[in-house]
Amino acid sequence: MHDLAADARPATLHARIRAEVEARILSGEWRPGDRLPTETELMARYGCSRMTVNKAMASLAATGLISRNRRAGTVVARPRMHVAALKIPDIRADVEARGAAYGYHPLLDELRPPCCVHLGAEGHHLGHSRFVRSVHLADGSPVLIEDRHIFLDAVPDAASADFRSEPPGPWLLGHVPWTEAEHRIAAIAADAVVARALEVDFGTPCLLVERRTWRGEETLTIARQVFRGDAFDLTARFGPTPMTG
Amino acid sequence: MHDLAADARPATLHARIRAEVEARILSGEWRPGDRLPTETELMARYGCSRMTVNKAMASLAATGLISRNRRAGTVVARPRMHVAALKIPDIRADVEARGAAYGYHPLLDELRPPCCVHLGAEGHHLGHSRFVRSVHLADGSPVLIEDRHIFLDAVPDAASADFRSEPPGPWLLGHVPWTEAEHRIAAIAADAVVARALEVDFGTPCLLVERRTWRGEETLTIARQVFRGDAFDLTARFGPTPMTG
DNA sequence: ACGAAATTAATATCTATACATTATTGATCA
DNA sequence: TGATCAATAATGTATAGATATTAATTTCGT
Repeated sequence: MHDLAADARPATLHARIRAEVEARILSGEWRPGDRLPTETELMARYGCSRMTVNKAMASLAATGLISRNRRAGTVVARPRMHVAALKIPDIRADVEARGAAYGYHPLLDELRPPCCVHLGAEGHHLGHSRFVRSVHLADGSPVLIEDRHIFLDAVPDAASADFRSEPPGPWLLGHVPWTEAEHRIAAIAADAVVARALEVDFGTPCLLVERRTWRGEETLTIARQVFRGDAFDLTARFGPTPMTG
Repeated sequence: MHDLAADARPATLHARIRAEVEARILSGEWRPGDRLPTETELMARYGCSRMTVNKAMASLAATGLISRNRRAGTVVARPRMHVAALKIPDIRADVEARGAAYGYHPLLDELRPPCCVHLGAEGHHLGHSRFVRSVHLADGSPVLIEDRHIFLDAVPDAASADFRSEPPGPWLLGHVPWTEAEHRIAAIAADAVVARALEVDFGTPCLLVERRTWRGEETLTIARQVFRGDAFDLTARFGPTPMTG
């Protein structure tokens, strides 16, 4: 349940190197921006040729987990929405791209004891969390209400982060590498709470996005976002992995 | 506008090999299932070492475009929802996963002359298309109405495909490799047409998914799908590219 | 002190070769 | 015929170099 790299350790050397480096990054031991050992160092550490190390590192770079530069060395990449697969989360950029002024207004910010978070039909038992409810505005009018749980076991830094002016979403993206995300997207009718927060009529179609993000086995965050149906739509664009080589 | 590989040909040899092989696959010259030249052949053709060829091919395999097997050789992969990035399209599997009986019922199937297809706010000028309107059912009740255009310049085989029992979506996925897709997702209120087709009240929240798929510069297909909001939601799950090595 | 030039440290690519692994093909034998 | 076993052809991994490219650092000349 908790084994980090116990998924049958890779048989080949370059795969092992890649897995071990990856594990250190995902465990948080090596954090975004940190410098990684050079190929020469790794070559000595593993007692192999540089090409083998290079293959491992190149493949990590191809997935976007690390960023490599000649002479400057290799650093842990700051997570860039994983190969830009899904464009959903950056509300601010989206609002501003339409020429509107972006606004963010936190409504609630509290620590919550371990409890059962409800997501869709299921209940999930998770640890202590910081809970932030906020509205995001375009030109002063609300377009999104967001309930976010950040689990402090997985993201201890979140306890001291300041979410009064920066929303938790971007903060997380900039600080925490993640490995998996799941989105549930649905059309719902605005209930009383949503209607009031988004200033729409009761029953208005809204877009619900529930997003859950993991790093390995650990749940990092769960967000429940309700968008004004008339004001917003999501676009996701994707293609094959870039493969910078 | 139509240049296939004119996007500044890659400087390095393995990147060039990769790009050229990729171009032949995407152009349709090498089709899913076709056998590719062996590493030895490519090595001779490009006058380079096998390792260089191997790097190019391994990277194509990592993105899922080709499939490689020892002794058996390398073949063009049949498109598998590109590294399983997005799980949206397979309605049938989704319906059946809930234990419901899946049903498909085409309403309209016609050839359309080049015209202006409206997608979102924009109009797109595209060539001859086959247009199929259909409803998809779960246990006999409609959950999705789909309008699909397939552009025959890009997918000539679609002219003769039989969509009376198989929906165009799965057919396309199984036959045509694609490189890019864009989804627009929105919450809308059911209009008269949708309300009647989906057997819901006028104004009921529905999920709209507009999907456009490309191969290189060419648009392959545009689909407009409206889901019953109460019956369906979409889930998209993704993580880093598998990287089989 | 400052800017230009040389050095150097890192990754990037490429070669030639060796051996490992695996699935197909073909040969052998009951 | 049919099962088994050996040969073979393809990819997969790894090595030890060589050279190229890039950018940070240091040195040097004014």
